[in-house]
Amino acid sequence: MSSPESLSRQRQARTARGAAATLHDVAREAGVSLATASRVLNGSERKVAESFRERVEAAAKALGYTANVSAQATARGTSPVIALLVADIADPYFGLLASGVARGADEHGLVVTIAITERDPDREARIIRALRGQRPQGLILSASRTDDTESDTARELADFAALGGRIVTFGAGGAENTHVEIDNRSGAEELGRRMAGLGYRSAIAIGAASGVRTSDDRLAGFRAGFEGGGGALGRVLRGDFRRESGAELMTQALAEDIEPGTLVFCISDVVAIGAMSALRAAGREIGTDIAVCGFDDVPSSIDVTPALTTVRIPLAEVGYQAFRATVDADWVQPPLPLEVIVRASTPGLS
Amino acid sequence: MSSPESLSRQRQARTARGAAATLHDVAREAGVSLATASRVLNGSERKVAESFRERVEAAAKALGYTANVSAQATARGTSPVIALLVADIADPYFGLLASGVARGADEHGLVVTIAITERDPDREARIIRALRGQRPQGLILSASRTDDTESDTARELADFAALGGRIVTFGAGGAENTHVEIDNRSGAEELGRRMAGLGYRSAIAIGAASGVRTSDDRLAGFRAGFEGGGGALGRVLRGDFRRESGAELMTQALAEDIEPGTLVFCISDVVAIGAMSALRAAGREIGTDIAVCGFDDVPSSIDVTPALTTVRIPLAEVGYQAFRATVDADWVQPPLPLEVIVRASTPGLS
DNA sequence: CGCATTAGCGCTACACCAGGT
DNA sequence: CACCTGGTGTAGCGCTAATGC
Repeated sequence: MSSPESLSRQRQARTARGAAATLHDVAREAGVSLATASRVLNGSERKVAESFRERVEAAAKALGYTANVSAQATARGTSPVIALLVADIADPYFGLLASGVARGADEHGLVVTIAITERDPDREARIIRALRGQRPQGLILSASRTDDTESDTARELADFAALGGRIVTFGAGGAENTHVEIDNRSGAEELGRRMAGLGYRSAIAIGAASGVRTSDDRLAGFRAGFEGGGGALGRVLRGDFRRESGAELMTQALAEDIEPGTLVFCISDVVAIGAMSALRAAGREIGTDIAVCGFDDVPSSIDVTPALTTVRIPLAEVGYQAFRATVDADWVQPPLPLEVIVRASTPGLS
Repeated sequence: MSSPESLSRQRQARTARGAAATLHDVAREAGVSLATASRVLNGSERKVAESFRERVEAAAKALGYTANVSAQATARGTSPVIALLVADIADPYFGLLASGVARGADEHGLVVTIAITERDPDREARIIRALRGQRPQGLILSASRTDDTESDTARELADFAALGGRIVTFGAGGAENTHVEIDNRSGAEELGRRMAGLGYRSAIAIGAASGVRTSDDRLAGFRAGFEGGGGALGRVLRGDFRRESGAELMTQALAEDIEPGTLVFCISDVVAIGAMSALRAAGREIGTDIAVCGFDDVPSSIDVTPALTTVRIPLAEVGYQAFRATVDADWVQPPLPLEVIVRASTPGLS
């Protein structure tokens, strides 16, 4: 149809590069119009006669046609991506969450793009801004969030929301955001209660910086439960959510001497595992001497020795629900029950 | 400027939805042409007078403009995404790898989209096909690969490559693919040698299905090193790369009785950790009774008790290099040394 | 009714041109 | 008058969806 010299330079370049068949090519090959080809391959409602449909499908197969998602996105004004922002994808907490998100996305034929904040607020704000360029249908944000509404992140989120994208966060629900509620506070409270019930009377805690929502909730919950049960929560050490933080803070606490029979509550399993390594290094026996408990129930909590007492969060399910929340306007959160799991790291005081 | 009725219906819809400012808006606001605005905000080589540049930047900021990536991608004919295909993002091996990829992508201003194969070959092929639609600059493939060149996956990869995208795999280098070489074979050989040097004379192995490249290499390397050092590798049990596989196979092996002093080589730490849990459940003592070693040096290998002897792979660096390979045509692989790390799970036979 | 025609989507990159050497 | 430099105009990119026939 089109003479060679009518090919634009741009198209020639692309052709040289590898020649993805375009819808145009398919339509020509099938001898139908662009619109018809579009309708049978990507389009929807309107029906096309069987004979045409077959011809188009055959042509598409013959040419190895795959629709260009970017072009569809510009034409449709909406792109089939959902963005996931996590602090650290190598952390099992986020890995599990991400797997749930990915499963949901796959079911809906959406693509998930992932970005890492490395727990740096500036980076976080910058990334959200960059992500805006993709015009994703939704943004799932599971980095370290504080209640601060004056942060750069909060501003970027507002801009993002103004653009029409849905934002899903965990716990902290801002004005524009849907949020998936993980009942950290109650879970921790139940854990505290159970630990008190096991006979522990004295505890210290290893948390993240004050103002970090998840940490604050867990700490407050634990305190309420543990003290309600007759225990006393002493020092609260503050670091972050990394294993090293747990190890360092524990070492530090150990330097000031900790009595046998003390319970160490860590805001996450990863932190608890770090603390355990410090205890081991210091020659203390975990369990009988110093008890440790964590939060999340990441897979390795069952593989450390002694196995770690913790609160199970159905992380993959949480991720899946977060995904649902981004695509479904009338999504309502199903119950996401947390469950205290007592293991050998808190054998109890008899 | 433009009268209301000149707005297309499509644009009206978008506007109602949330009105992302377009380049057009910015240009009008700044009183410059579209081309000039494009050059200062996203464009390239050609320079723009300072006064114009300032006006455009001010307008962009005032309107909260962010370039529409999809539109840029269609216009440029190339999209700034690299796709990462892993078996299971919740597995620490892939998590670490992904973090390296993400770091590289971030440095280059690229987006990484992630997809999960769940170790299902059909899924894998389907996903690669879907990913094609995004026209990513590169595809990093770290799912379970066999040497099979007749698989659906191989066919999809060929189609993908024909389109001009770079493909990076690990270990198995196909015709079209760049690959990042992880010297599993040598690493395992060295491990085998060291274990023999520790006095072990009898070992069993827990691997994945025959034909899975990574597993085969590690198994063969270990056999060579261990037998070369005077040991004898007995049964080789076959499952997959999951923790449960290690646990099941170990339980199975235990049922047939295993002598004290036997070494269990597992193709990955995750599998080894599964095996350890089975050993513990069976009341066997790990280390002094039955020794265990793994491969990868995932973070938890240091947190299990006894700590796991393994071969360290610089996983994040491997991911980073894989990224480099996708974007840089003359990338050459730097050395990625593996290192045997002997820990308490193989105390040695005296 | 069932197809073809075509005007966009937001952006880039070419072609072109005004004014100063 | 060639030749810069630094603007503007506009034809695409591949696709969708409203309208025409």
